Amino acid sequence: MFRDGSGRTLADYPRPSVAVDTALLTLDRSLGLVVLEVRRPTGRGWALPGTFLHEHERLADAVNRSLWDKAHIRGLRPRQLQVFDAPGRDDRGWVLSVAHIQVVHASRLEDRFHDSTRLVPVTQPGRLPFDHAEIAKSAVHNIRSRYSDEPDPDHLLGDSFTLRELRLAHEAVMGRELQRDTFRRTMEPRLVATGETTAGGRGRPAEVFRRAAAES
Amino acid sequence: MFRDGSGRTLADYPRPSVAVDTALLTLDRSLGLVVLEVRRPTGRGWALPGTFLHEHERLADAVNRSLWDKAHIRGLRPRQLQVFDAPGRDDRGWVLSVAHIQVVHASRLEDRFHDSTRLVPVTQPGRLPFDHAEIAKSAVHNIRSRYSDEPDPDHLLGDSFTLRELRLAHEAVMGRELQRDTFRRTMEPRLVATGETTAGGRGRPAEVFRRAAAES
DNA sequence: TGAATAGTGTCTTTGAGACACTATAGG
DNA sequence: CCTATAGTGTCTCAAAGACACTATTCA
Repeated sequence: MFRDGSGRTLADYPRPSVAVDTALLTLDRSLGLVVLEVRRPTGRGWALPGTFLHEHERLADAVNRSLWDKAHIRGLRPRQLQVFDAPGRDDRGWVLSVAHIQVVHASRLEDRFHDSTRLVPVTQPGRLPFDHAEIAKSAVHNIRSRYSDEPDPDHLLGDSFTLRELRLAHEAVMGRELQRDTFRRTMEPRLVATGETTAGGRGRPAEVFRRAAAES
Repeated sequence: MFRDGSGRTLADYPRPSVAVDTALLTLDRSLGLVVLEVRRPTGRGWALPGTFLHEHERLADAVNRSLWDKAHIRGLRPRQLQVFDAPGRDDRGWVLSVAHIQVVHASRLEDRFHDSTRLVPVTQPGRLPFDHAEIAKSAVHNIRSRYSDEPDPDHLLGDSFTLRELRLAHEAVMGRELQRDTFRRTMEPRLVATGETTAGGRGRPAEVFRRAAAES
């Protein structure tokens, strides 16, 4: 057993429980930017999906495990937001929570889980336990910051899309309308034209673009 | 004892040790932007100051405790950077580390600790154990981001200062020269003039400013 | 007076915002 | 033709960068 400078082993120190909680964001066609909530296992109401960290498990793996268990979504790459450590934040004991954000395409949410999950517009937050309201707020800030830099860093759209689709996605993320012409001039240099155009819609067909390789 | 949804108590789950590690940055008159390193208690070499979280202790309090123990600095407000959770990152066992940044005025570093501490320019990083090199790099990115927004959010300077002093601080933080005139025009609206001027130096006396109340 | 530093005028460039125009489709 | 959407020209405005000028002090 390895020892620290004081000569005691790590086992001599009390250790906190560590949880992960995740704000999973997606774009709903009608609701706009939404956050996934799941039924709380104990008691009533809804909460962000979370779980306790298992032994030697990585935080990202714990997030993936909780999202798989509670909404059957997998293969994600959550990003850390911050650690919540307020004493008394969890009445079950000494629990730290590492908040995460994960953004997914709406198609990855399976319909058959709609009894135990729901999507709530970020503009109308409900009442959430623990620090979950703060986590959701932080996640919204985070995704807005990311989308002000790049066209579609979190793949809210498919592989190809028109500038109209991209702009509508940005408007949903940002929560406000964006100017059509300025948006195009900002984004077009960061996209790759496919040479294809849309057909069948109203009005002039639109060019179809892909994400630049750097964004992939 | 409270129980979770599975009916087991929290005590049934293994828990990780949680450490805090801190990149303490300051401005050295001759070295520029520097990070504080401390002698490692076990073995040789240097590391960022850190400690294990005590029972029911807040992360910020653990940071303050480690900085008081190792460099006799206190009363600080560290900010979280990120959690490091790679398996095997610490050969003493299952240890998560919550990295922090803290920026202080150089005058708060006590000279009598210079045997067990040293200040290393961020431009010439040494070899650091664990994830400490990454923490230091993240801290530099963090302070640069903060100082691109505001005059002196971390109080690297005293209560009052000239625009020259402020610019030299920014140049040290940013690691590059800044334009004198553009810098003034950017910063002056965010400062409060005291009406005083410097005396005794070479050249025309400079106006003395204070931080705006919002920054305080 | 000359060197050194403080502070400002102003020209250029750049990018966002705003408006209006042209282009191309369906009905 | 009309309507709807795509794409572009161009004017304005604000801010940063760059250069040069004036202002005030000490030696």
